[in-house]
Amino acid sequence: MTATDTNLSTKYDPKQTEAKWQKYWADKEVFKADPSAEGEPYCIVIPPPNVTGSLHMGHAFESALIDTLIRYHRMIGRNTLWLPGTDHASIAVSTIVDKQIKAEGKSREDLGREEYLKKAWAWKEESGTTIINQLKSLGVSADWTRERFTMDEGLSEAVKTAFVKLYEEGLIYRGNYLVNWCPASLSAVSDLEAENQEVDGHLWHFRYPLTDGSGYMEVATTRPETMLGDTGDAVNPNDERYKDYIGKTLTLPIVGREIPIIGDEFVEMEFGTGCVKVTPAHDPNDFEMGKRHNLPMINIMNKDGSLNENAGDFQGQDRFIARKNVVKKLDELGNLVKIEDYRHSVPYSDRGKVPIEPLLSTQWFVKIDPLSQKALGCLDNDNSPNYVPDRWKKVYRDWLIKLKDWCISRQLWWGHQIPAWYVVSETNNEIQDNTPFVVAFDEAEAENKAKEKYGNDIKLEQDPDVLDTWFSSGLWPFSTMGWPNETADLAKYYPNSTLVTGFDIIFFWVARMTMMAGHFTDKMPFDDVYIHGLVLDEKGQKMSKSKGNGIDPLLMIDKYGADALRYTLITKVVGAGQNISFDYDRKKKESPSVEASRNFANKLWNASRFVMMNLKGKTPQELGQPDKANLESCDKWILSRFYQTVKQTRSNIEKYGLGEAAKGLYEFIWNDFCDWYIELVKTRLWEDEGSTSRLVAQQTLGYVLNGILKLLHPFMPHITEEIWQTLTQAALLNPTNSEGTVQTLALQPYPEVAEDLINSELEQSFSLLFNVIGTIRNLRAESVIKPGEKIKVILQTDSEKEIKLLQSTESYIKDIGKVGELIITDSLEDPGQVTAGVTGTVQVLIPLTGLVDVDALKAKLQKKLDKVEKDIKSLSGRLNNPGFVNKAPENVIAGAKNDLAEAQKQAEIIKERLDRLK
RNA sequence: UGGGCUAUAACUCAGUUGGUUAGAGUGUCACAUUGACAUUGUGGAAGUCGGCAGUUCGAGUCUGCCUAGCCCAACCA
Repeated sequence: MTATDTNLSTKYDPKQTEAKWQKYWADKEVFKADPSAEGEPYCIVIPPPNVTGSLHMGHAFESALIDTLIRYHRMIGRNTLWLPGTDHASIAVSTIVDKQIKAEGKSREDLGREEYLKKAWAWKEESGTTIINQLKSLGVSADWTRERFTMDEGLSEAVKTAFVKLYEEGLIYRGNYLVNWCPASLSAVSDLEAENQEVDGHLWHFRYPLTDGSGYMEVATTRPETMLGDTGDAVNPNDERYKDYIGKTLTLPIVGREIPIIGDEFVEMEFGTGCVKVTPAHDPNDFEMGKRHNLPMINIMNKDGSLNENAGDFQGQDRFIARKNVVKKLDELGNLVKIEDYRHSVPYSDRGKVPIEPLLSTQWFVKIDPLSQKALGCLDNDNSPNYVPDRWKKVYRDWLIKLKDWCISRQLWWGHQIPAWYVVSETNNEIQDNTPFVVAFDEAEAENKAKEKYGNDIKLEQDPDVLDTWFSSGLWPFSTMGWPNETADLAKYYPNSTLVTGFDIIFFWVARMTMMAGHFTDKMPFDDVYIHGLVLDEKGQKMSKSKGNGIDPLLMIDKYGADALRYTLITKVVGAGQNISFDYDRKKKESPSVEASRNFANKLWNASRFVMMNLKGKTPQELGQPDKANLESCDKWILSRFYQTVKQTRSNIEKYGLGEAAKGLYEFIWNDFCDWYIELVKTRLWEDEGSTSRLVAQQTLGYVLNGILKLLHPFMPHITEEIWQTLTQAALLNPTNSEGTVQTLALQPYPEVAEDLINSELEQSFSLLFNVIGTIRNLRAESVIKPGEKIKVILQTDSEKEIKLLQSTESYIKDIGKVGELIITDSLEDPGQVTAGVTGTVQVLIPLTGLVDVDALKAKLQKKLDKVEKDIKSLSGRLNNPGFVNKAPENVIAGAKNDLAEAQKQAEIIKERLDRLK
């Protein structure tokens, strides 16, 4: 294909083009970062998608944002790295693998750890490959040579290093605490993995008899089965009703245990009976109270949610079966007072989809306070990291303040196995709560450590549990760069420039990264945190797997092209952090918005086709830049608009206004360049070969188009590369340039602003011109004059300035307005029968040969007059108001006076026209 | 219950530090189309800016209250 080829399809076909350039970029390693190269670094690491299947629209959105930022910074000369990768997602993938083996009728234990992990890795390979391919089909300019996975060798080393260090510093401890237990996945889960759901439940009221036989205390509960583990009963010490009971004891029904009545201010006197049963082993609040009053903790439950030996007759029953049976029993015993309907929220396990059970168990914890304090310090002292938009800073800060210790152990197999080895030979060759252990980087080191303490004759067993997924993702910004080794990447690209992520994982992830980074690298992991919103479906609802209302990004890419999808997602984001809704016709599987973006791509395609056809085989380089002295006014105008657009685009991107930047480009390309400039320049292109005017038009067209492609490239990388390569013949002429750089638009410098070519006065003149043309078109349409028919037009104005301007653009008006005879005058001779309109103070008159619909014309003029008179009234009212004249700034008053004068002039013109029609 | 976000044309959304005559795209209606593009062009119609009050010479924009929707957190037994 050459630039002279006029046989380019009239339709842009994204499919072939996108695949072609993706391959080109990959083959030439265009996006491979070089830490030793020049340039201030700019680095974004991907928020690693979970290997749980495929990417959804939210990922596409986030990737489009990141890639646009990355491509922009690369083009403005920053040393850029976009590091891709995926996350192992411990619980989520375990759930998937569990399901797989359950379908085969087996259990985790049947398979054994090794076989289980093989299956998990196989799944990871499949899902990871899908995800990476999806990212590639979006055209992201990531450095694939640096692709990472949270469980690959390097990152596993980082995880072990972090764990061992934190342990040695006393920031990791093992202890018996109440944790959120998911009986479905048989693992502890974090607070964040619990999701509250409103359920219709009951509030059961029971009577517990006083041991001395003097009466009863009434308690209420939503979980009757836990009463089997009650070790106390609490009332508020200020509660007059019960004050005197404190210190007495109750006899727990069914169980027969004698439990004390304690006073604790935690108890709300107004709620229920003002009397609370205390079950320290099965409720977080009771756990705290139990600790305060030294109550025993009796665990009545097994890990699978069934009751254990402490539950007496109820042993072996599932918690929900036991609930019914306990109630029944209490009823039989006469201890059931009443059952109330009660709507309350119950924490459900995010992954297991069953109610979470607070359970006492031995787990590993990270002491959070020293870590969160450091992150808080960075935020408060250095505003680091900087949140965009600002309001998320508060959310992040509040979270850091109220953080509790972080339970990091998970009773799963898929993940980073905890680097702790138990000296099981000390406790009958099994791991017990009191089994001594050593924490070490690997088994050999563990053995050495253990032998020092327990002698040579020992047996070790590694902790079977794995770490919370977020432990490894907390290290992601630096572990991906090679930490704990001091690599060139780490030196150059860390801290990262920007983290682009959704608000939903500020707690899960962002806060953990800042804490880990603060501790291990002594700085915050990124300068800025750019928070984006969610992609909602066509009804404004969150897309989710369970609702089945997701929209497949690949389907959209297939239908409209990756550029169109990217562009749609980006133009929709206006205020940062705002959710965006994706319009979609579910039946037809079509999206009007993406279609509009596809149309925009096609418009650019055809405009480029037109330009290339008219450059007559020359590239913009060959044609050279236009000589300033020869520029005609419309050339100056489009250049002014172009540089204005460069300025706005750059400034918008710099402040994360990607949507505004994208919209600005759309308007410039479609309205200014296609609708006006190309139209204005057409007749010059039909001129003879030697014509300077023609040459300057060609040069300007080539120059501006080249600039447009660069400006738009970060947003629509494929189509711009395709057109640019055709236009400039860059890769064909010379696959690499003199410095050995690959010829690609992606590595071209982004256009710079040329302030001296921005001319706002000229732009104003052109807007008058466009208004005049608009009025002519309007009058033609209303008078049913055929669009092609050349007509006579009289433009009348008293303003000398306007006359000059109109004269200078006479040929444009004739061309575009399809005007045969154009008279520009300041005199008001009666032209006979005309149709007329007004723009500013320019009167537009079109003499009519046929019949004029006088009534229609009058009505139209009258309507305009009404509007103008309303304006006059409002403006003069204001100017007559002493308050306004005295207090408003001068320029505002001057503006109002000006507007009033113009409106009065308009009114005068319209009135005169109306008079003539009488 | 607390916090946050949102409310502007039929739909999706813009609207800078208050400056008065509120914009765009989609849709809709009319007309057009043989020298880039029907994935197009030109033109038209369409809005008491959620409600009430306040500040101000002036409020879509600032303040308060209210209403509706969404999100987060706590929701206590």
